[in-house]
Amino acid sequence: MTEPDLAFSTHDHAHCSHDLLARAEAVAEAQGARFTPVRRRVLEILLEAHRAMGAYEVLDRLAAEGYGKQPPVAYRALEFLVEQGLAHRVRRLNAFAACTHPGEDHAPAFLICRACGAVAEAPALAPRAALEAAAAPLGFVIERCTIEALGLCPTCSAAATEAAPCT
Amino acid sequence: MTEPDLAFSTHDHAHCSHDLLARAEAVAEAQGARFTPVRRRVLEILLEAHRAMGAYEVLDRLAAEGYGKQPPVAYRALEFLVEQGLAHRVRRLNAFAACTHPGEDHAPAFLICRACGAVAEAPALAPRAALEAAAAPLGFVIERCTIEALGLCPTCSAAATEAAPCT
DNA sequence: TCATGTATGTTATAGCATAACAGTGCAAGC
DNA sequence: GCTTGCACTGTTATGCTATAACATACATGA
Repeated sequence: MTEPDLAFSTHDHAHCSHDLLARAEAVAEAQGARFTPVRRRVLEILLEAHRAMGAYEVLDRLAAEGYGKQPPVAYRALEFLVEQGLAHRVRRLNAFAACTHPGEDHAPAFLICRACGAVAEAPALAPRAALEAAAAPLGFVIERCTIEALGLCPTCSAAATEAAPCT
Repeated sequence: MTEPDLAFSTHDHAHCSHDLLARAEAVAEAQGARFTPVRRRVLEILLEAHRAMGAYEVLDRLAAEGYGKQPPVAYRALEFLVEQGLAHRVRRLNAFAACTHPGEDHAPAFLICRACGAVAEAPALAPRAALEAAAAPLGFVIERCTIEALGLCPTCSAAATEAAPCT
C-alpha cells in the first residue's frame, strides 16, 4: 500500500472493480480456495457498492438473485472472503467491505467517515508496530488486530468547515 | 499510563476496585456528571468482574438487585460511563470493561486474550500517532479510534508453549 | 460406484442494540 | 409554596447482528 487510497478520490470505478475481481480470483486460486458463484457474487456486490455493507444487506441482494435467503449464506461467504484477505470486517459498523488492496497489507486500518459513511483503508504497518511495542512489555503476543478510526473524510470535512466557518 | 497494566498480573483486587471507584466518583463530579445509584452500581459490577462483560450480563445483575430489567437501563448506564471515560467498549467482544486508568489516556488500546478472555489496556498514544500520520496524507481527520489486539496473554501463552513445546 | 469432504441451503434461536413513550424526582425561578 | 423544566429511570416493542444444528447437493478420488 504505497499510494493514497482511492476511496476518498474519484476514480474509474468500473475498472477498479473489474481489476480487483480478477486479482481476487488469482489470489483465491493461488491459495487453493474455491471461488464459487455465491462467494464471487458477494465480492462483486461489495465491490459494486464500494462501501461497507451489513451482512443482511448483502443477503437481501443474494436472495433477490435466487441464492439462499438465510443469514448463514451471507455470513459464510463473507467469512470466506475475509479469510482470503479479499474483504474486511469493519467492526465499528458491524459491516463488511471489499478489500481494495488484495495481496498486500492484509490487516489495514480503516478510516470511517461519520458523516457520509465512506470507509477507506490506510496503511497500518506503523500503528501495528507501535501497538506491538506497547504489548511486548506486558508479555502479550498479538495475533490479529483491529485498528479503526472514526472522523471526517476530506469531502465532509470541507463541507463542515464551509457550513460553519467560524467555529 | 506509565506502568504495565495490572490485568495480566496478580494484585490486590479489592483495593484496586475501591480505589478506582473513588477515582471514578471524583472524575464524574469534576465533570458535573451525576453519579447515580444505577450508574455507580454498573461501574461496581464491571470492577468486581474485572473483565469485559456484555450489556445483558450487566443487566441481569441489575435486575437481580431490583433495578430495571430492560436493556436500555444497562445500555444507558454503560454509555454514561464510557462518555465519562470510566469504562470502555470493547468492540471485538461486543462488551464493556471498567477503565483501569480513569483520568489518564482515554483512548487506550485493548489486548484481548483469545484463550482466557482477559482484557488489558495498553498505552495507545504511539499507535494513535502512527495512525494519524497514516491518515493525514489522505486528508482524513480522526476524531476517535478503536485499537484492539487479539492474541495470547502471558499466562495462556506460557500454557500453550508447555502443552505443545515443539510446535 | 461409493466414500469423503466441501459447499449450499434451511430452520430455529441466541445475542446485541435502540426507538418511543411513561413516570419520577429534583432544582431553579416565579 | 408552586410550577415549570429537565435529567434520570423504567417500560414496551422492535430491529439488527450472528450462529448452532441439521439437511441437501455436488465434486473428487479411491
